[in-house]
Amino acid sequence: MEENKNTNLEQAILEVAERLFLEKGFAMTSTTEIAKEAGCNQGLVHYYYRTKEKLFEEVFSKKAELFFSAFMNVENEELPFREKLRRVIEVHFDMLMKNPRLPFLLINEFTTNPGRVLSVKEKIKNLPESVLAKMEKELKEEIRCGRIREIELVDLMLMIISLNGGLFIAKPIMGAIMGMGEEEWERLAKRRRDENVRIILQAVEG
Amino acid sequence: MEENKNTNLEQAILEVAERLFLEKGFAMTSTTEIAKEAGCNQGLVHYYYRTKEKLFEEVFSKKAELFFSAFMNVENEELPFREKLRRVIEVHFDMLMKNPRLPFLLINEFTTNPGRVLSVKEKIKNLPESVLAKMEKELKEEIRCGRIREIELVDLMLMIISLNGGLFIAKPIMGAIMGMGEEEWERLAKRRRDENVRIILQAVEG
DNA sequence: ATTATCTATAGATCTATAGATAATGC
DNA sequence: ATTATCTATAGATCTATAGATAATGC
Repeated sequence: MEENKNTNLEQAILEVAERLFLEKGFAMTSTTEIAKEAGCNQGLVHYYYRTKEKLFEEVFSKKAELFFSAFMNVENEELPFREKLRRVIEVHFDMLMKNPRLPFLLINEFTTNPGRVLSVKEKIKNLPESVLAKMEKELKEEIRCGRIREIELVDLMLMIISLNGGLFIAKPIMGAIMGMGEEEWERLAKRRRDENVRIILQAVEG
Repeated sequence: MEENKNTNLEQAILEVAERLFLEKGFAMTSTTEIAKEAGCNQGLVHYYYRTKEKLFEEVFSKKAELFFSAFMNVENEELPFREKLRRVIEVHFDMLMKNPRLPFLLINEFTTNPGRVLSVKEKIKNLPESVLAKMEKELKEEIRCGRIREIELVDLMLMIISLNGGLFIAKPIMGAIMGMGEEEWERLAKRRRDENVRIILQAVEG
Protein backbone atom coordinates (compact mmCIF):
# COMPACT_ATOMS: atom_id res chain seq x y z
CA MET A 1 0.00 0.00 0.00
CA GLU A 2 2.62 2.52 1.00
CA GLU A 3 3.94 3.92 -2.22
CA ASN A 4 7.21 4.94 -0.67
CA LYS A 5 8.06 1.75 1.11
CA ASN A 6 10.54 0.11 -1.14
CA THR A 7 9.42 -3.47 -1.41
CA ASN A 8 11.72 -3.99 -4.35
CA LEU A 9 15.09 -5.12 -3.14
CA GLU A 10 16.74 -4.85 -6.53
CA GLN A 11 15.92 -1.16 -6.56
CA ALA A 12 16.83 -0.72 -2.91
CA ILE A 13 20.26 -2.20 -3.54
CA LEU A 14 20.83 0.18 -6.42
CA GLU A 15 19.86 3.16 -4.32
CA VAL A 16 22.08 2.20 -1.42
CA ALA A 17 24.93 1.50 -3.83
CA GLU A 18 24.48 4.92 -5.37
CA ARG A 19 24.67 6.60 -1.99
CA LEU A 20 27.69 4.62 -0.80
CA PHE A 21 29.65 4.90 -4.04
CA LEU A 22 29.11 8.65 -4.00
CA GLU A 23 30.17 8.83 -0.38
CA LYS A 24 33.27 6.67 -0.55
CA GLY A 25 34.01 5.65 -4.10
CA PHE A 26 34.26 2.19 -5.61
CA ALA A 27 37.19 0.76 -3.69
CA MET A 28 36.02 1.66 -0.21
CA THR A 29 32.48 0.36 -0.66
CA SER A 30 31.91 -3.38 -0.20
CA THR A 31 28.98 -5.43 -1.44
CA THR A 32 28.68 -6.64 2.14
CA GLU A 33 28.04 -3.10 3.31
CA ILE A 34 25.59 -2.42 0.50
CA ALA A 35 23.63 -5.55 1.40
CA LYS A 36 23.56 -4.66 5.08
CA GLU A 37 22.23 -1.18 4.43
CA ALA A 38 19.73 -2.47 1.89
CA GLY A 39 18.49 -4.97 4.46
CA CYS A 40 19.32 -8.18 2.63
CA ASN A 41 22.15 -10.68 2.56
CA GLN A 42 25.29 -10.13 0.59
CA GLY A 43 24.63 -12.82 -1.99
CA LEU A 44 21.61 -10.99 -3.28
CA VAL A 45 23.66 -8.06 -4.45
CA HIS A 46 25.45 -10.42 -6.79
CA TYR A 47 22.27 -12.20 -7.77
CA TYR A 48 20.89 -8.97 -9.18
CA TYR A 49 24.02 -7.26 -10.44
CA ARG A 50 26.40 -10.16 -10.95
CA THR A 51 29.56 -8.27 -10.01
CA LYS A 52 30.44 -5.19 -8.02
CA GLU A 53 31.87 -3.69 -11.21
CA LYS A 54 28.58 -4.02 -13.07
CA LEU A 55 26.66 -2.52 -10.19
CA PHE A 56 29.10 0.33 -10.09
CA GLU A 57 28.83 1.02 -13.79
CA GLU A 58 25.07 1.14 -13.51
CA VAL A 59 25.43 3.92 -10.96
CA PHE A 60 28.36 5.62 -12.58
CA SER A 61 27.04 5.91 -16.12
CA LYS A 62 23.85 7.48 -14.81
CA LYS A 63 25.85 10.01 -12.82
CA ALA A 64 28.30 10.78 -15.59
CA GLU A 65 25.40 11.39 -17.93
CA LEU A 66 23.86 13.74 -15.40
CA PHE A 67 27.06 15.70 -15.26
CA PHE A 68 27.46 16.13 -18.98
CA SER A 69 23.82 16.62 -19.83
CA ALA A 70 23.89 19.77 -17.72
CA PHE A 71 25.75 21.32 -20.63
CA MET A 72 23.39 19.79 -23.15
CA ASN A 73 20.09 21.12 -21.84
CA VAL A 74 20.97 24.73 -22.39
CA GLU A 75 22.38 24.18 -25.84
CA ASN A 76 18.88 23.85 -27.22
CA GLU A 77 17.63 27.14 -25.87
CA GLU A 78 17.69 30.06 -28.29
CA LEU A 79 19.69 32.75 -26.55
CA PRO A 80 22.49 35.14 -27.33
CA PHE A 81 25.87 33.59 -26.59
CA ARG A 82 26.54 35.48 -23.39
CA GLU A 83 23.16 34.57 -21.94
CA LYS A 84 23.57 30.99 -22.97
CA LEU A 85 26.95 30.85 -21.29
CA ARG A 86 25.43 32.26 -18.15
CA ARG A 87 22.72 29.61 -18.24
CA VAL A 88 25.24 26.80 -18.79
CA ILE A 89 27.17 27.86 -15.73
CA GLU A 90 24.03 28.21 -13.65
CA VAL A 91 22.50 24.92 -14.73
CA HIS A 92 25.78 23.16 -14.10
CA PHE A 93 26.05 24.75 -10.69
CA ASP A 94 22.49 23.85 -9.75
CA MET A 95 23.01 20.28 -10.83
CA LEU A 96 26.05 20.06 -8.55
CA MET A 97 24.04 21.58 -5.74
CA LYS A 98 21.64 18.67 -6.08
CA ASN A 99 24.49 16.17 -6.47
CA PRO A 100 27.28 17.57 -4.35
CA ARG A 101 29.28 14.34 -4.33
CA LEU A 102 29.31 13.98 -8.07
CA PRO A 103 32.59 15.81 -8.67
CA PHE A 104 34.31 13.62 -6.11
CA LEU A 105 33.02 10.44 -7.73
CA LEU A 106 34.12 11.49 -11.21
CA ILE A 107 37.54 12.58 -10.05
CA ASN A 108 38.13 9.53 -7.92
CA GLU A 109 37.17 6.96 -10.52
CA PHE A 110 38.71 8.64 -13.54
CA THR A 111 41.93 9.10 -11.61
CA THR A 112 42.30 5.72 -9.96
CA ASN A 113 40.82 3.54 -12.68
CA PRO A 114 40.21 5.20 -16.03
CA GLY A 115 40.03 1.72 -17.54
CA ARG A 116 36.99 0.66 -15.57
CA VAL A 117 35.26 3.84 -16.48
CA LEU A 118 36.08 3.68 -20.16
CA SER A 119 33.04 1.58 -20.97
CA VAL A 120 30.95 4.40 -19.60
CA LYS A 121 32.65 6.75 -21.98
CA GLU A 122 31.29 4.78 -24.90
CA LYS A 123 27.74 5.23 -23.65
CA ILE A 124 27.95 8.97 -23.18
CA LYS A 125 30.40 9.62 -25.94
CA ASN A 126 28.00 11.13 -28.46
CA LEU A 127 26.56 13.28 -25.75
CA PRO A 128 29.64 15.40 -25.02
CA GLU A 129 30.85 15.12 -28.57
CA SER A 130 27.75 16.54 -30.20
CA VAL A 131 27.35 19.19 -27.54
CA LEU A 132 30.98 20.17 -27.70
CA ALA A 133 30.88 20.44 -31.46
CA LYS A 134 27.91 22.77 -31.31
CA MET A 135 29.40 24.89 -28.57
CA GLU A 136 32.66 25.11 -30.41
CA LYS A 137 30.95 26.37 -33.52
CA GLU A 138 29.13 29.07 -31.58
CA LEU A 139 32.25 30.04 -29.71
CA LYS A 140 34.26 30.43 -32.91
CA GLU A 141 31.51 32.53 -34.45
CA GLU A 142 31.52 34.89 -31.47
CA ILE A 143 35.28 35.21 -31.68
CA ARG A 144 35.15 35.82 -35.41
CA CYS A 145 32.69 38.65 -34.87
CA GLY A 146 34.93 40.10 -32.20
CA ARG A 147 32.26 39.88 -29.54
CA ILE A 148 34.50 37.88 -27.20
CA ARG A 149 38.23 37.45 -27.03
CA GLU A 150 40.01 34.47 -28.48
CA ILE A 151 39.66 31.46 -26.25
CA GLU A 152 39.68 27.70 -26.76
CA LEU A 153 36.57 25.74 -25.88
CA VAL A 154 38.52 23.46 -23.59
CA ASP A 155 39.76 26.47 -21.63
CA LEU A 156 36.24 27.73 -21.22
CA MET A 157 34.90 24.35 -20.12
CA LEU A 158 37.77 23.89 -17.72
CA MET A 159 37.06 27.25 -16.15
CA ILE A 160 33.41 26.39 -15.62
CA ILE A 161 34.11 22.96 -14.22
CA SER A 162 36.96 24.15 -12.03
CA LEU A 163 35.14 27.07 -10.49
CA ASN A 164 31.83 25.29 -10.04
CA GLY A 165 33.34 21.96 -9.01
CA GLY A 166 35.97 23.47 -6.74
CA LEU A 167 33.37 24.68 -4.30
CA PHE A 168 32.12 21.15 -3.73
CA ILE A 169 35.47 19.44 -3.89
CA ALA A 170 37.05 21.79 -1.38
CA LYS A 171 34.18 21.51 1.08
CA PRO A 172 35.66 18.73 3.22
CA ILE A 173 39.06 20.42 3.15
CA MET A 174 37.65 23.76 4.26
CA GLY A 175 35.68 21.92 6.90
CA ALA A 176 38.74 20.20 8.33
CA ILE A 177 41.35 22.92 7.96
CA MET A 178 39.39 26.09 8.59
CA GLY A 179 36.63 24.50 10.62
CA MET A 180 34.01 25.72 8.20
CA GLY A 181 30.53 24.54 9.15
CA GLU A 182 27.57 23.64 6.99
CA GLU A 183 25.77 26.98 7.32
CA GLU A 184 28.88 28.94 6.48
CA TRP A 185 29.46 26.76 3.46
CA GLU A 186 25.88 27.36 2.32
CA ARG A 187 26.42 31.11 2.46
CA LEU A 188 29.63 30.70 0.51
CA ALA A 189 27.86 28.56 -2.09
CA LYS A 190 25.15 31.16 -2.51
CA ARG A 191 27.75 33.82 -3.31
CA ARG A 192 29.77 31.58 -5.59
CA ARG A 193 26.95 30.83 -7.99
CA ASP A 194 26.71 34.44 -9.14
CA GLU A 195 30.40 35.07 -8.72
CA ASN A 196 31.38 32.20 -10.98
CA VAL A 197 29.08 33.52 -13.68
CA ARG A 198 30.52 36.99 -13.29
CA ILE A 199 34.14 35.82 -13.33
CA ILE A 200 33.73 33.68 -16.42
CA LEU A 201 31.77 36.28 -18.37
CA GLN A 202 34.42 38.82 -17.47
CA ALA A 203 37.16 36.42 -18.48
CA VAL A 204 35.81 35.90 -22.00
CA GLU A 205 35.35 39.59 -22.58
CA GLY A 206 37.46 41.11 -25.33
CA MET B 1 79.76 4.19 -3.31
CA GLU B 2 76.90 5.10 -5.57
CA GLU B 3 75.23 8.05 -3.92
CA ASN B 4 71.98 7.42 -5.68
CA LYS B 5 71.64 3.72 -5.05
CA ASN B 6 69.22 3.50 -2.21
CA THR B 7 70.69 0.97 0.14
CA ASN B 8 68.41 2.15 2.90
CA LEU B 9 65.21 0.15 2.86
CA GLU B 10 63.42 2.33 5.38
CA GLN B 11 63.83 5.25 3.04
CA ALA B 12 63.02 3.18 -0.04
CA ILE B 13 59.75 2.08 1.54
CA LEU B 14 58.81 5.67 2.27
CA GLU B 15 59.53 6.74 -1.27
CA VAL B 16 57.55 3.90 -2.81
CA ALA B 17 54.70 4.59 -0.41
CA GLU B 18 54.71 8.23 -1.41
CA ARG B 19 54.46 7.36 -5.05
CA LEU B 20 51.74 4.77 -4.61
CA PHE B 21 49.62 6.82 -2.21
CA LEU B 22 49.76 9.72 -4.63
CA GLU B 23 48.82 7.45 -7.50
CA LYS B 24 45.97 5.57 -5.89
CA GLY B 25 45.20 6.93 -2.47
CA PHE B 26 45.29 5.21 0.91
CA ALA B 27 42.61 2.58 0.43
CA MET B 28 43.81 1.20 -2.87
CA THR B 29 47.44 0.88 -1.84
CA SER B 30 48.44 -2.21 0.16
CA THR B 31 51.51 -2.68 2.30
CA THR B 32 52.09 -5.85 0.28
CA GLU B 33 52.39 -3.81 -2.89
CA ILE B 34 54.62 -1.24 -1.24
CA ALA B 35 56.94 -3.99 -0.04
CA LYS B 36 57.08 -5.63 -3.43
CA GLU B 37 58.00 -2.40 -5.20
CA ALA B 38 60.52 -1.51 -2.51
CA GLY B 39 62.10 -4.93 -2.95
CA CYS B 40 61.57 -6.32 0.53
CA ASN B 41 59.04 -8.52 2.26
CA GLN B 42 55.77 -7.16 3.56
CA GLY B 43 56.61 -7.54 7.24
CA LEU B 44 59.37 -4.99 6.95
CA VAL B 45 56.96 -2.21 6.08
CA HIS B 46 55.35 -2.74 9.46
CA TYR B 47 58.68 -3.14 11.21
CA TYR B 48 59.64 0.38 10.20
CA TYR B 49 56.32 2.16 10.21
CA ARG B 50 54.24 -0.01 12.54
CA THR B 51 50.93 0.51 10.74
CA LYS B 52 49.79 1.51 7.29
CA GLU B 53 48.08 4.51 8.87
CA LYS B 54 51.32 5.81 10.38
CA LEU B 55 53.18 5.35 7.12
CA PHE B 56 50.44 7.20 5.34
CA GLU B 57 50.48 10.10 7.74
CA GLU B 58 54.22 10.43 7.31
CA VAL B 59 53.65 10.91 3.59
CA PHE B 60 50.49 12.92 3.88
CA SER B 61 51.62 15.54 6.38
CA LYS B 62 54.67 16.27 4.26
CA LYS B 63 52.49 16.71 1.20
CA ALA B 64 49.86 18.79 2.94
CA GLU B 65 52.56 21.07 4.26
CA LEU B 66 53.94 21.45 0.76
CA PHE B 67 50.53 22.51 -0.46
CA PHE B 68 49.94 25.15 2.16
CA SER B 69 53.46 26.47 2.37
CA ALA B 70 53.12 27.54 -1.25
CA PHE B 71 50.98 30.36 0.09
CA MET B 72 53.37 31.07 2.90
CA ASN B 73 56.57 31.63 0.93
CA VAL B 74 55.27 34.64 -0.90
CA GLU B 75 53.79 36.26 2.15
CA ASN B 76 57.25 37.28 3.30
CA GLU B 77 58.17 39.10 0.13
CA GLU B 78 57.68 42.85 0.16
CA LEU B 79 55.45 43.58 -2.79
CA PRO B 80 52.36 45.59 -3.59
CA PHE B 81 49.21 43.56 -3.07
CA ARG B 82 48.47 42.90 -6.70
CA GLU B 83 51.97 41.67 -7.39
CA LYS B 84 51.94 39.53 -4.32
CA LEU B 85 48.67 37.97 -5.39
CA ARG B 86 50.14 37.22 -8.77
CA ARG B 87 53.12 35.57 -7.14
CA VAL B 88 50.93 33.47 -4.83
CA ILE B 89 49.02 32.12 -7.80
CA GLU B 90 52.18 31.43 -9.76
CA VAL B 91 54.02 29.77 -6.89
CA HIS B 92 50.99 27.65 -6.12
CA PHE B 93 50.69 26.67 -9.77
CA ASP B 94 54.38 25.80 -10.07
CA MET B 95 54.21 23.69 -6.95
CA LEU B 96 51.31 21.72 -8.45
CA MET B 97 53.25 21.34 -11.67
CA LYS B 98 55.96 19.60 -9.67
CA ASN B 99 53.40 17.59 -7.67
CA PRO B 100 50.56 17.01 -10.06
CA ARG B 101 48.92 14.28 -7.99
CA LEU B 102 48.79 16.37 -4.83
CA PRO B 103 45.30 17.78 -5.40
CA PHE B 104 43.94 14.29 -5.94
CA LEU B 105 45.52 13.02 -2.72
CA LEU B 106 44.17 15.90 -0.65
CA ILE B 107 40.69 15.62 -2.10
CA ASN B 108 40.53 11.88 -1.79
CA GLU B 109 41.67 11.66 1.80
CA PHE B 110 39.84 14.68 3.13
CA THR B 111 36.67 13.45 1.48
CA THR B 112 36.74 9.77 2.37
CA ASN B 113 38.34 10.02 5.79
CA PRO B 114 38.63 13.47 7.31
CA GLY B 115 39.14 11.78 10.68
CA ARG B 116 42.37 10.06 9.69
CA VAL B 117 43.70 13.27 8.31
CA LEU B 118 42.76 15.39 11.29
CA SER B 119 45.98 14.63 13.14
CA VAL B 120 47.78 16.17 10.20
CA LYS B 121 45.74 19.28 10.63
CA GLU B 122 47.22 19.79 14.08
CA LYS B 123 50.73 19.75 12.66
CA ILE B 124 50.09 22.29 9.94
CA LYS B 125 47.49 24.26 11.79
CA ASN B 126 49.60 27.29 12.66
CA LEU B 127 50.88 27.39 9.14
CA PRO B 128 47.60 28.19 7.40
CA GLU B 129 46.31 30.08 10.38
CA SER B 130 49.15 32.56 10.58
CA VAL B 131 49.36 32.95 6.84
CA LEU B 132 45.64 33.38 6.49
CA ALA B 133 45.55 36.00 9.22
CA LYS B 134 48.24 38.02 7.51
CA MET B 135 46.62 37.72 4.11
CA GLU B 136 43.28 38.69 5.53
CA LYS B 137 44.72 41.83 7.06
CA GLU B 138 46.28 42.86 3.80
CA LEU B 139 43.16 42.08 1.87
CA LYS B 140 41.00 44.17 4.18
CA GLU B 141 43.41 47.05 3.92
CA GLU B 142 43.25 46.99 0.13
CA ILE B 143 39.48 46.93 0.25
CA ARG B 144 39.39 49.79 2.74
CA CYS B 145 41.52 51.90 0.45
CA GLY B 146 39.24 51.04 -2.46
CA ARG B 147 42.01 49.50 -4.47
CA ILE B 148 40.13 46.23 -4.93
CA ARG B 149 36.49 45.37 -4.66
CA GLU B 150 34.99 43.81 -1.57
CA ILE B 151 35.78 40.12 -1.42
CA GLU B 152 36.17 37.57 1.35
CA LEU B 153 39.53 35.87 1.78
CA VAL B 154 37.93 32.44 1.55
CA ASP B 155 36.44 33.36 -1.83
CA LEU B 156 39.80 34.47 -3.10
CA MET B 157 41.55 31.35 -1.87
CA LEU B 158 38.87 29.13 -3.31
CA MET B 159 39.25 30.79 -6.69
CA ILE B 160 43.01 30.21 -6.70
CA ILE B 161 42.75 26.61 -5.59
CA SER B 162 39.87 25.81 -7.91
CA LEU B 163 41.42 27.28 -11.03
CA ASN B 164 44.92 26.01 -10.39
CA GLY B 165 43.85 22.65 -9.02
CA GLY B 166 41.15 22.06 -11.61
CA LEU B 167 43.70 21.73 -14.38
CA PHE B 168 45.37 18.81 -12.63
CA ILE B 169 42.22 17.23 -11.30
CA ALA B 170 40.50 17.25 -14.64
CA LYS B 171 43.48 15.83 -16.49
CA PRO B 172 42.41 12.16 -16.34
CA ILE B 173 38.84 13.12 -17.22
CA MET B 174 39.90 15.13 -20.23
CA GLY B 175 42.18 12.28 -21.18
CA ALA B 176 39.40 9.71 -21.09
CA ILE B 177 36.48 11.73 -22.40
CA MET B 178 38.09 13.98 -24.98
CA GLY B 179 41.09 11.79 -25.65
CA MET B 180 43.47 14.54 -24.66
CA GLY B 181 47.09 13.44 -24.78
CA GLU B 182 50.06 14.46 -22.67
CA GLU B 183 51.47 17.01 -25.09
CA GLU B 184 48.14 18.69 -25.59
CA TRP B 185 47.67 18.86 -21.83
CA GLU B 186 51.11 20.45 -21.46
CA ARG B 187 50.16 23.16 -23.92
CA LEU B 188 46.93 23.72 -22.04
CA ALA B 189 48.82 23.94 -18.75
CA LYS B 190 51.20 26.52 -20.17
CA ARG B 191 48.28 28.76 -21.13
CA ARG B 192 46.42 28.24 -17.87
CA ARG B 193 49.23 29.51 -15.66
CA ASP B 194 49.00 33.03 -17.05
CA GLU B 195 45.28 32.83 -17.63
CA ASN B 196 44.55 31.95 -14.04
CA VAL B 197 46.55 34.93 -12.88
CA ARG B 198 44.75 37.18 -15.30
CA ILE B 199 41.29 35.89 -14.39
CA ILE B 200 41.81 36.25 -10.67
CA LEU B 201 43.38 39.70 -10.89
CA GLN B 202 40.52 40.80 -13.09
CA ALA B 203 38.01 39.29 -10.67
CA VAL B 204 39.26 41.27 -7.68
CA GLU B 205 39.30 44.51 -9.59
CA GLY B 206 36.98 47.19 -8.27
C1' DA C 1 7.82 -23.81 -12.52
C1' DT C 2 10.04 -19.79 -11.91
C1' DT C 3 11.92 -16.25 -9.39
C1' DA C 4 13.54 -14.30 -5.02
C1' DT C 5 15.97 -14.86 -1.00
C1' DC C 6 18.99 -17.13 2.37
C1' DT C 7 22.97 -19.94 4.27
C1' DA C 8 27.39 -21.52 3.73
C1' DT C 9 31.66 -21.54 1.85
C1' DA C 10 35.84 -21.33 -1.36
C1' DG C 11 39.47 -18.65 -2.55
C1' DA C 12 41.80 -14.23 -2.60
C1' DT C 13 43.21 -10.60 -0.53
C1' DC C 14 45.15 -7.71 3.27
C1' DT C 15 47.14 -6.05 7.92
C1' DA C 16 49.70 -7.00 11.76
C1' DT C 17 52.57 -9.80 14.59
C1' DA C 18 55.58 -13.68 16.40
C1' DG C 19 59.59 -16.02 15.99
C1' DA C 20 63.75 -17.37 13.34
C1' DT C 21 67.97 -15.96 11.04
C1' DA C 22 71.30 -12.82 9.11
C1' DA C 23 74.01 -8.52 9.41
C1' DT C 24 76.26 -4.94 12.05
C1' DG C 25 78.34 -2.29 15.90
C1' DC C 26 80.97 -2.58 19.92
C1' DA D 1 73.99 -7.26 21.70
C1' DT D 2 71.37 -4.92 18.70
C1' DT D 3 69.25 -4.03 14.61
C1' DA D 4 67.64 -5.53 10.07
C1' DT D 5 65.45 -8.78 7.43
C1' DC D 6 62.81 -12.97 6.37
C1' DT D 7 59.24 -16.77 6.84
C1' DA D 8 55.00 -18.12 8.43
C1' DT D 9 50.68 -17.41 10.08
C1' DA D 10 46.38 -15.67 12.59
C1' DG D 11 42.45 -13.24 11.98
C1' DA D 12 39.64 -10.02 9.19
C1' DT D 13 37.88 -8.80 5.36
C1' DC D 14 35.84 -9.21 0.74
C1' DT D 15 33.87 -11.11 -3.83
C1' DA D 16 31.59 -14.54 -6.08
C1' DT D 17 29.13 -18.77 -6.39
C1' DA D 18 26.64 -23.22 -5.22
C1' DG D 19 22.89 -25.18 -3.27
C1' DA D 20 18.81 -25.01 -0.17
C1' DT D 21 14.37 -22.96 0.88
C1' DA D 22 10.66 -19.72 0.52
C1' DA D 23 7.48 -16.90 -2.32
C1' DT D 24 4.93 -16.15 -6.55
C1' DG D 25 2.75 -16.86 -11.10
C1' DC D 26 0.38 -19.98 -13.92
